Amino acid sequence: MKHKEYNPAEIEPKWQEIWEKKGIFKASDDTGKPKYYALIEFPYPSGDGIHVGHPRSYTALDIIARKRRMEGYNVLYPIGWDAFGLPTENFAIKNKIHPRIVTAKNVARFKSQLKSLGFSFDWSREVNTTDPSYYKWTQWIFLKMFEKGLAYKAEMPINWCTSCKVGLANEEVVNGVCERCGGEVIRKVKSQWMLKITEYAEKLLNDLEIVDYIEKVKIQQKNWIGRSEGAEVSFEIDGTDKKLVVYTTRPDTLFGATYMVISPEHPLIDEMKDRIENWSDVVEYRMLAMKKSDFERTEINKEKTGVPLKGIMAVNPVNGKKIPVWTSDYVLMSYGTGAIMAVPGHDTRDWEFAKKFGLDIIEVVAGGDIEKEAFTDIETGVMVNSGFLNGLSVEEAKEKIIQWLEEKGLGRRKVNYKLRDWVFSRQRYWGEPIPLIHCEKCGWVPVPYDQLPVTLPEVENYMPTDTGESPLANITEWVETECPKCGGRGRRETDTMPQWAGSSWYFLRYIDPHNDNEFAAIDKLKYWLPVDWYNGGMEHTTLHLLYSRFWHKFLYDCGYVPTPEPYQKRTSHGMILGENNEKMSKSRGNVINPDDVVAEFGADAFRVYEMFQGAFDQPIPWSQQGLRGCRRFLDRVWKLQEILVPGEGYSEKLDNIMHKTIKKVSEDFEKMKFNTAVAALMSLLNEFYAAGAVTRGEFATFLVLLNPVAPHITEELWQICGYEGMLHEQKWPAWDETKVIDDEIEIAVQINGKVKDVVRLSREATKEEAKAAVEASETISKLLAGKTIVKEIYVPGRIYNIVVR
RNA sequence: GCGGACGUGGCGGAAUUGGCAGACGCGCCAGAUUUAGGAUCUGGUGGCGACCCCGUGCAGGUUCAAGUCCUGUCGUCCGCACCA
Repeated sequence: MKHKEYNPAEIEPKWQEIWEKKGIFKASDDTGKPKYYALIEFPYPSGDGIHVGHPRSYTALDIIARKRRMEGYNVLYPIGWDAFGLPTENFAIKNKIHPRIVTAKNVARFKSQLKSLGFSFDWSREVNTTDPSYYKWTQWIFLKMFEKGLAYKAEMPINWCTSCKVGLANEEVVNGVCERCGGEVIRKVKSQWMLKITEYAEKLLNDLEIVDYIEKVKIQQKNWIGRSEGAEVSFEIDGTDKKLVVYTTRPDTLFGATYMVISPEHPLIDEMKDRIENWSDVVEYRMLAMKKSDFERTEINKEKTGVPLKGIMAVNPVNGKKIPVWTSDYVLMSYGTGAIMAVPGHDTRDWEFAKKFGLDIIEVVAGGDIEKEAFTDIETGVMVNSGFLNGLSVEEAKEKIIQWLEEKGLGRRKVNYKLRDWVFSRQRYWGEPIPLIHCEKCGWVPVPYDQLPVTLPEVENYMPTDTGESPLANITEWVETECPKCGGRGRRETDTMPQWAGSSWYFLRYIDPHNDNEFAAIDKLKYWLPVDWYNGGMEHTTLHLLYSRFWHKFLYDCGYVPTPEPYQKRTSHGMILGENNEKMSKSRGNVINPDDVVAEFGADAFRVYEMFQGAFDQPIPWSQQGLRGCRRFLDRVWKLQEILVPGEGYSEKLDNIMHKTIKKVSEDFEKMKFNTAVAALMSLLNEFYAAGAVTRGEFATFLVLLNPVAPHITEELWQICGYEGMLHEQKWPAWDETKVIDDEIEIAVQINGKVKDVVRLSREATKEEAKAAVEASETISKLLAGKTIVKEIYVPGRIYNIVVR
């Protein structure tokens, strides 16, 4: 019988249309079924169209989503657009097109590209962060935070990108340059809206215990939050009533503090102006430090610099010793109290500084050689030269000194975090307007909830201003408004929100995307939350994940969402590199366009390829040959029609491998071992051809197993071969554990650990039976001639090893 | 510097609790088919002409048995980076 050729260009659009028409991937809010919420990071619709990296994540969770549906779940697998952001705005400026139009165009392109790949997204729940009906709720959440005191305005030295002319969060500065454009970043003081994420540091850290994130992600979150335990200690400034408070994780070394260092920005410098004898030196140093970019300032291996505050001495509270106070930019104003007690004997940085400037080094923990280097070991050291702490271990000394400090009122136990508050202002046009109005009488007043959203005004020019103000600042008729509280003159905030805002809660909006009265109805949230499985890139594990957890926890505390954590499970995919093993980029000329791949090989081959090529969490280089191989596999699947024979069950010969494959594929999908799952299906296919026939029952199971990876071809074959109903409605196959186990297996026979022969044995063969089988082997008996058997080891089902001398 | 991951054929990569290293795919070789190329099909494919033997970055160790465990060492990648 002659069959039609496999033609993905024909069958793929056909099935995409059928799925869409029937609405089969629409999640219902029918709470009778168990729910499953699968989530991928919604894309930023850039002008370049989708990248081959996008489908890696989307296919993976599409596999999970499709499998779950066949397992009887009500699945939510949504998609949307994280569409605010700089690249669109920059493109708009350059080409004089409104960013809204650019966005719409990019979204349309992305949408058609994603649709061509056959993902089972519920398109009816599509969201777009730039849609006023969406950002109305982004603003609403912001106002709730403002109400609770979590949003505040502060004069902050911020990271200023000299090229984008925009303030950046610490996280957007990579190696001292702008994450987006690579431009130089300097420090600039601006009044900025801040979000108090630090208030949630403890919860964000502790609740990592109750979620199922891959370990790597948890570790990165923990490091970013950076919790440390220690103490705050007050030092008196000699001859004044002023105190200098420091934070230290090593209060045990207090006797070894020989000088103090304060950050150049520390307010004490100005307070002590009259007493500082070398004021001009200090001012000069401070100016120099402020001019430095963060990059220069934090560059490692840099010679330490600093100047003493002459005339200022601090008093060590444990022994009354007077010690000098210096200022140096290795002490950061933004961490702890902006001041440290320097213990050069036991801190590497302090040691370097002391060596350079000839300051005293005292050993207070014995065990190292402080002439050569700081001794920082806290496990083995014993306290010396430390009065009442002498002889204690570091751990004991910490406890004792903290108690002593607290009793004397000189200090207290303190926990600190590296996590900083979130700079939430951007001086840009293409973002959510911050919905606040400044009134001279009333201060900052929120725009009333019933007036949300505060929409972006139409403007002629959305170029950033040279002063660094948002382009919105130039639109007088928009800026000038009434104070909602007193009716007097008010001015709108002209800063907009960062791109992270809209993505901090989008997974909630998917649950109830068309709700005009609330961001999502609580009963729906109760049904769908938490997200069961969230997959995304490692590049978002610190920022986006932390921010969205923070927003979610805030909403939880307010009673608006039912779970303390948004995502139950988080996994990450590896990057897809260019064929030359480098990151894909236009400048490297190694970009693969998914459209070309679909046109030449089909979406199914593309999907199979991306799942098969390597381990899901590892980076993989692109390989056109590998892709060709996956297409060949599908061609061979297609041609199975030619050897299809009647029989609803499995043939005796293949029964065992059928059950094995069902088990392997089912389990591998869950573990995201897609490459070995596909390999198992390829092996099964080879078995079909080796057998020369495949029964209808075997083929049906094969198609179901392959369906989540290659949905179009399998659905088409299901139809062509006249199976009942549609493939996606079928049940996920079950395997029979007793049939997975082989009754008779091959056991390797080793001599001194080296395989010499193989014998066929029952899985449960006794040692005697095994021995008999082994002795029957000619190869073995030949090799054993003249040797003395020392020992024989038999592990049923595994190995038979003969040790000889 | 700190934290994490990794190192296996010509290539991408497989290998439950330590138990036949190299599944699956690519590439390559031979054959079939074809006017030819491509495509397809069949067989082969870690090294060595063959046996022996040697083989999971390198050097040791534990074990009847090590890619897997332990010690040391080299290299690559990722994250953080003066956080007191």
